[in-house]
Amino acid sequence: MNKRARKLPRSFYDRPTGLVARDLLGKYIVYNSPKGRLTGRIVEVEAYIGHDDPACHAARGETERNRVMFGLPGFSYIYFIYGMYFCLNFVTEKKGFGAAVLLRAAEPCEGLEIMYENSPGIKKDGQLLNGPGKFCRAFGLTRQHNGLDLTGSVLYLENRFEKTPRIGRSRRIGIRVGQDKLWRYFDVDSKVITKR
DNA sequence: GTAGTGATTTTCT
DNA sequence: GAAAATCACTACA
Repeated sequence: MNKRARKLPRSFYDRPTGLVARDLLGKYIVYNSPKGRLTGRIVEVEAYIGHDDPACHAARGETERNRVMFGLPGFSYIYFIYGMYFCLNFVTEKKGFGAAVLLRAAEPCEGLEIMYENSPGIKKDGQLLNGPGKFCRAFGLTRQHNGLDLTGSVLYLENRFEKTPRIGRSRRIGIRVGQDKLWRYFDVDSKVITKR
């Protein structure tokens, strides 16, 4: 493992959600799955910010499903969508404030064999993690992984101190409300960004 | 190459 | 009962 790699501390997540989203680009997600170690370089995220954001699950108050978004920052929020897919988020900001960053795409780094095994039909590396639903499928993440502590040893993010990528921003994808916000951030030079 | 639509189930109204 | 932070497949240009 890279000696310079450092796990992101809870203070990283305990900041304004837009800043956290932008800073996540170029960082690495690490998941020590039952089958082996999986890692990917984050290249696309979206911010979902509580009461200001009609597209955010937390906008209409706390419910059973979005409970962890209102908890401490630095936890995982995984929800089930469209009857077949899961999406992974990182909870941000203080306890009581419902906000999170959705992980949309990453470049696969370690554990490629496991990702292919989890993703029937995928043939190219660039197609493994280029979408929130596909990312969770390749990593084998399900509702069981909702509410994990990202400062623990199972699922966490790493800073490998690479050069900050060129960052682009746009409207968010796949939502029907709140489209006026430019809260999607991505690495302009990456080839695995969600298609428009 | 783009556009349209079906799959499938949880969650909230 | 309708909508949902998606994806893959089909049709057509």
